[in-house]
Amino acid sequence: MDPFATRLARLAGTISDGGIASRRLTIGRIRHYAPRTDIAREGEPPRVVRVVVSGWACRYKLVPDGRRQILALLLPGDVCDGHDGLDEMDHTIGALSAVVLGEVDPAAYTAAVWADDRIGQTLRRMVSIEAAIQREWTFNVARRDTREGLAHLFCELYHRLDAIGLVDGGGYAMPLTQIELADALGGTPVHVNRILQVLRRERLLVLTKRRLAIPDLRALEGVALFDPAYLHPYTTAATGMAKS
Amino acid sequence: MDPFATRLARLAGTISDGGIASRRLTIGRIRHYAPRTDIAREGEPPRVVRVVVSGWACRYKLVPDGRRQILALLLPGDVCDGHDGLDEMDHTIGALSAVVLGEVDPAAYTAAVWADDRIGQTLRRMVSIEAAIQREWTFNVARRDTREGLAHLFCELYHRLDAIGLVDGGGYAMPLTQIELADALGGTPVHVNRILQVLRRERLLVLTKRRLAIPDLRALEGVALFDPAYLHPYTTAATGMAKS
DNA sequence: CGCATATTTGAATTCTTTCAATCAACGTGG
DNA sequence: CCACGTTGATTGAAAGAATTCAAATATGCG
Repeated sequence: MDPFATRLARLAGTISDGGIASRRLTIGRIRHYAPRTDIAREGEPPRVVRVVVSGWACRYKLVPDGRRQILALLLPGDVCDGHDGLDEMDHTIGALSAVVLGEVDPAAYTAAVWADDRIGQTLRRMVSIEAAIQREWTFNVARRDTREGLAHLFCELYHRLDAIGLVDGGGYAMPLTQIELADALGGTPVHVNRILQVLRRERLLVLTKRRLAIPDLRALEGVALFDPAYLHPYTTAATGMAKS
Repeated sequence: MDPFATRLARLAGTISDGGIASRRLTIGRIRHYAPRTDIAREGEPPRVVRVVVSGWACRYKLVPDGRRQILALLLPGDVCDGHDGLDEMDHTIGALSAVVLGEVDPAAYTAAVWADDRIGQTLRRMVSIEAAIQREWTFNVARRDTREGLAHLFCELYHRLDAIGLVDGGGYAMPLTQIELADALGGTPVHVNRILQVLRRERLLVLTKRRLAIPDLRALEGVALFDPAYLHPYTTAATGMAKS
């Protein structure tokens, strides 16, 4: 089962049977994107509902003078866009790694929501969780310094990836460059580099070759002021399956 | 008609007849809150759907050491919470000014969504717009300096308030203190104070006695790098009525 | 009038950025 | 297989932006 269906099913609380999702909300066309390419651009009308099947994507905004901010990371199972009736994209969606996307036909999407309210309910919950994450990011860039912010980002990723089975051995594949980390944290690559060294020296993380290991998650959560409550349903519905 | 119904009706595109909203989605109990009091706290389960009838509220987060960040401003017509199936609040909702809230019974809410899909559609759009605003805030605190950020905040408020008829004479009532502005921008009151003086010296705004006047909106939008696209439906559906 | 809250100012400190340059890793073509 | 070009990581030093702390002024409300 694809990650989107998995997440849907888990959020809906029907983990056992393979889920309502796979029966009623099927992914149509599959698309592949190369790293660092745009998937959908600011200003375009959203045409289809897209979900991440594999790889990492992001939402970002750019201003003419070059400043860029990554607003959200889209991991396998996340919904990229659509289903909201807005006229045009207010941000760009880009691939960070090689990305595989599934496209859901809007009509099928709407039909599924109407056919079974659990789907609608679950999608609504998914949107709410993304909103909660967005709020936490706002807090992260606004009120945490770079050390706390980096720590927080890595903790969030740990939990989100754990929920979809992408954590192993206390670590995970982390494809972001330091430039992209800076873009996500609202800082500069140089400073991110320095703070990363601090975190390494403190033995709070081991980051090599696009893989991040967290020796002591509780400790890292401590410096990050991390409270997983804001992505609760994301995580809790998955406990008990996370290590499967 | 109350602001919530007005916004619903406008977003739904049924401005003329008073709207689908007032018929099917009626506000039940009305509640009043004093300035600087909490309306709902982080950790509580959301019980009812609340909409702002008058006054300004906000979403905020607080960490133990005292750092606080205002994540969103809730103006008349905005939905505070609920309708998302999440187990507990991940942030606190507080009144900034004296606030009047309308409570919609969750059952009535759900019933209304099912009775007329235009309502569901419109509420979904409302949620999407709030998400877009949240993303813009993330960008605002991350990539704009305090001068640009303040300018951007005031431009956003101008457009949002204009859409609900709360702008007059090129300005609006702006109840936030400099402390609260700092809390919203991710800065400090001292710095906000100094930058406010810069903006005044540049004649970009006149701020006295909780009222903000913007002599030249285009100029302010220029320094803010403000592009109203991100709250489009919020605004566009209202053009033609804004000055009524 | 007087307390409580909000605004304003100055000066020192701290955190980040900027600019420049070096080093390392990786993939390609010769 | 190695030179070379590109991208990402790392380092140093100086400049800049924002914060902190403290104190003085206003302002508003009872």
